[in-house]
Amino acid sequence: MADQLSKVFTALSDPTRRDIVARLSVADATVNELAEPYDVSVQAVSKHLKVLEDSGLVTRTREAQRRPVHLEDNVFDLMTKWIDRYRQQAEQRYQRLDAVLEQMDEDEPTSREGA
Amino acid sequence: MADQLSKVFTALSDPTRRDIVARLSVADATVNELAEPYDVSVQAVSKHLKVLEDSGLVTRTREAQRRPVHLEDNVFDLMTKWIDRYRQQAEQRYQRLDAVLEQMDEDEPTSREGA
DNA sequence: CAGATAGTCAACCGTTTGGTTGAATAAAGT
DNA sequence: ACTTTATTCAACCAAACGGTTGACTATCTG
Repeated sequence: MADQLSKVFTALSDPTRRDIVARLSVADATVNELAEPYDVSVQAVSKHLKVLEDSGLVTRTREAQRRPVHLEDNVFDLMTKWIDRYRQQAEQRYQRLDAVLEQMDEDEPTSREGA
Repeated sequence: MADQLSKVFTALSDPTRRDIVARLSVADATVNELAEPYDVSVQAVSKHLKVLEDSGLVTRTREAQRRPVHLEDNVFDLMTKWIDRYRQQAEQRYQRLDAVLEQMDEDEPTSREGA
């Protein structure tokens, strides 16, 4: 339903899911391995992984009964592109504003203001 | 309640809020101005802005009856730092894996395998 | 003072979310 | 064949979300 960018941001809005991503950046892992440190059921973690999978952040393959989860680091680009775009735009705006203020100082210094 | 990183990702998980951020990257704006293009009530937009404000992405000042909304571009760093950290870790892992596979090729080329 | 303008607060509502437990499925091991 | 291991599906629940409408507050203007 929602666009991928929304899904990725939603996926990372949960601390448990961010921690899962952090751990997957070190090594692939199974659902049970991932669930172990948390104080929630394996089913809950399975749901978290579904959210991460739907967002494209992780993929799951089959390996006997196990289903190793793998981090797809390329999806990060989607976010950084969006972020950088508007950060740059905002930064440029402030630079222009600074330039305007400097220009005003040069044109009309307070020390020479008529009074 | 939640940490700032969670709040920022939550804030950007909504398309309307992302669009608001995009527009604020061009210029500051009031609540009514921001609400105009959307097909929802001003109150709904006011709520969106509260979410953005709680996340630290925007600030509001007072100017007569108006309450101009301003984008705080520095909060983007929080996200990019998090993202880059795990992206780099993941990339490094794949590079190591590639190195291991190359090494295996050198040590034991398939063409020389005993059969 | 009486509007008009700009914005928030409060109560409500349907849907989504993150969790639970219990049953089902899939593949291995014995 | 039966059991264990790994994982998902289904139904349920309380809390949060995104929206609504109506009332309230604050500021400027006639």
